[in-house]
Amino acid sequence: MRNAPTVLHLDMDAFFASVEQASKPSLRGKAVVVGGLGPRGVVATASYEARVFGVHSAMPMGQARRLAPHAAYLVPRFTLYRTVSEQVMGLLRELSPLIEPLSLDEAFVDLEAGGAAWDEESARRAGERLRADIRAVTGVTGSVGLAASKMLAKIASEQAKPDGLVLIEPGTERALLGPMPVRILPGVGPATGDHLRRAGITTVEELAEAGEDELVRMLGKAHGHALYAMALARDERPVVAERETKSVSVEDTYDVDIHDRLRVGLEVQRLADRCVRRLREAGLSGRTIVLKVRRYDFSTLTRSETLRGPTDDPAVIREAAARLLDSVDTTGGVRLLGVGVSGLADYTQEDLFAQAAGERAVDLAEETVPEAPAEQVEPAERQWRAGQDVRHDDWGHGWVQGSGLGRVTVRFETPQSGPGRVRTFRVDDPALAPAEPLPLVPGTGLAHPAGLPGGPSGDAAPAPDPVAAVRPASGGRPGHPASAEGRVPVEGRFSSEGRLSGGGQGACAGRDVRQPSEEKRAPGAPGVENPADASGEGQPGGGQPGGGDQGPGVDRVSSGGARGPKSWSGALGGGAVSSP
DNA sequence: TCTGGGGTCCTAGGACCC
DNA sequence: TCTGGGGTCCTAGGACCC
Repeated sequence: MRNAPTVLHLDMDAFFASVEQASKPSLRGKAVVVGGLGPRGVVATASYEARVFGVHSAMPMGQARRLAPHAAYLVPRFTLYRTVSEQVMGLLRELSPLIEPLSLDEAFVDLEAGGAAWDEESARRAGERLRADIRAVTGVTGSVGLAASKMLAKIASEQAKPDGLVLIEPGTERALLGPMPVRILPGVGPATGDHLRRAGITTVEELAEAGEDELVRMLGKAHGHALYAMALARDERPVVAERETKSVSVEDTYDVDIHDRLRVGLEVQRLADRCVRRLREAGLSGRTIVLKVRRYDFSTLTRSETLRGPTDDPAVIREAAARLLDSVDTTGGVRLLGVGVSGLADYTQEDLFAQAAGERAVDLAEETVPEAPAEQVEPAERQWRAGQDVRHDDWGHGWVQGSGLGRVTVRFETPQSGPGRVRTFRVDDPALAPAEPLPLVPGTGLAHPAGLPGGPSGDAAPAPDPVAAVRPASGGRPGHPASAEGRVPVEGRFSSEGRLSGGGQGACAGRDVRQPSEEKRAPGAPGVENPADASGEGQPGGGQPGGGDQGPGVDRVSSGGARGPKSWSGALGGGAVSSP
């Protein structure tokens, strides 16, 4: 273990939710929950304001709504999160050539590898500068942990949340770790935590006292040794830049259980095709095909089959998946199906003819495997999903606040505008179209924006409000009383929240999911929508006075044109909408 | 309104081979 | 004609992480 705290761990604060708040001025300082809005959705990320109510990631959406009925519930916009993530990773790469991304919002950096830091002081400087750069470039905040090892750097960043920096001085590790609950150690989850607790071990100190042999006996060889080392604050794992993919898989949870065996078979074929597409995009092929089935009672089983050699042939993978399904009893219904491939090899298809044939097979597949029965396809109005970007011919850029009963409610605002106004339209209003997200910081990209750290909304100076210049549309309500509340500047959005309640224990939320496949679409289930709740109206949504024209360049980026709703349908369980 | 989606690593038993 | 021991591969399941 090195003797300087030059391993850096960056963890973005409530990443998805923070990006949404930066993107939607009316949500700043408010409880925001991002996740699947369908009947089986779960929370991906809750803003710190929402965590106050007990909402945390992985919680079923229904429970979250009960706890925080007035929060804004939004579908994830992975394309936007990926863009912001790439900006952040770019900043890390400026610090050091040796970075290890763990997810969209998290990474390790070896500061010594790039000469960015060599001791405590230089490490702290690098960390603080990084935080400032991230805020300036992306408009959202991240927390930094610095220590002599990965494990400790990660624990430090957890302590630093939100929007902070913690450095663990070499030599102080064991004293620091000792009184902490075992659950802070990576690899100690609910099961291991329970196991240890039943053995009377609740703190890291007690873990160390138990001794290595005892831990190995209790938890098995690998886990026991690893945990003992961590309890002594020993962690020699290097920061590794690239790790190769070991498996590729896709899965869908259905809004309602599937009972029809034929339908189950069709879904498995579709999943196989999707999996092949992902495999090919990654330039891979694989030998082992895995079928995953979660039954009505949540019991989960997998069946796998290993081929003689690696393949990315859709027909082969489909057939294997179908064979595997033959061995599974699905009576009672299935709630989830998945298809995966492991035993991967780099795919080098020398035979172009065969490759072309394979692609035809995929195309064919899409035509052959029918869609779900009509009544289970999402109703037209569900194409408007809470949180998604839209553009109106007269009103400009906005986002869907809710929809239902043939109406869709839109709030017109941009990252640089003040909190915007709300209007309701018919779901089939021709003037309304899906749009691309706008950059959070003007002149996005890696160049530093002209603005100072503090990002988008900057301060309460009247930002240009594209909406204000436009005439009210029929059905809209003109003029809302402006509310000071709506203009919380980006700075301090989180700082007022204080530390994570409860020492970050159960509240150690903030875990973001990784991006699911693009084409995820949970079939079934009629979308129950909150009636387009014009409650937005009651919100402090008042437009900022004045400010007719939009800031230069702000509005351009979306010109790529509207993609069909399907292609950007979100993830995490399809779904209904609600309104903030 | 009770539980997402994409991964990683480990264990354990059986088959098979030497 | 009483059966050891080790290695590797395959399969299934589970814990954990974000």
